[in-house]
Amino acid sequence: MKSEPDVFSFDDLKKKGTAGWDGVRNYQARNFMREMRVGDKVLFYHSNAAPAGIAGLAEVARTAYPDPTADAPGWIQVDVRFVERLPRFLSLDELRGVPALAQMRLFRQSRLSVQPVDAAHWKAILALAKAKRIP
DNA sequence: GCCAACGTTGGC
DNA sequence: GCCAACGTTGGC
Repeated sequence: MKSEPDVFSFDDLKKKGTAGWDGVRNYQARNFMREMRVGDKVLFYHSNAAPAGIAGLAEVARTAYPDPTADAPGWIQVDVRFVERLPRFLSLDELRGVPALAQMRLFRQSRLSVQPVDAAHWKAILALAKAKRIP
């Protein structure tokens, strides 16, 4: 799930504990949120940031319910709970260079703010976060 | 701040 | 249903 850190950062989620993921106004992203279940793990991605990348882990705390910030019905949000910071920040630039992640939606649908992560990609990302960056 | 990519809107 | 215009997103 992507958020602009200037608006709502991973640190903000850490402070708040749990937050409503409001403001999604894209049908595809909305449909993915609808499928989320409590306990589903989430990669918290900082978009429109320098650098952009994955900051940490969160999880779904509440399934889809109406987004009160929407001016039309039909838009929904889920609640997301802080889980943990990754051992290190994974920049988009670094992610791009990992062959195991080449097929990630993130690169092909760069504007989609909520997207599923394949189990294999998930594993590779967590392993990467624990590993030292290869210079 | 710029610009490319892409989603949405609206005229036909 | 097509497509041009337009608005937004997101990387840099």
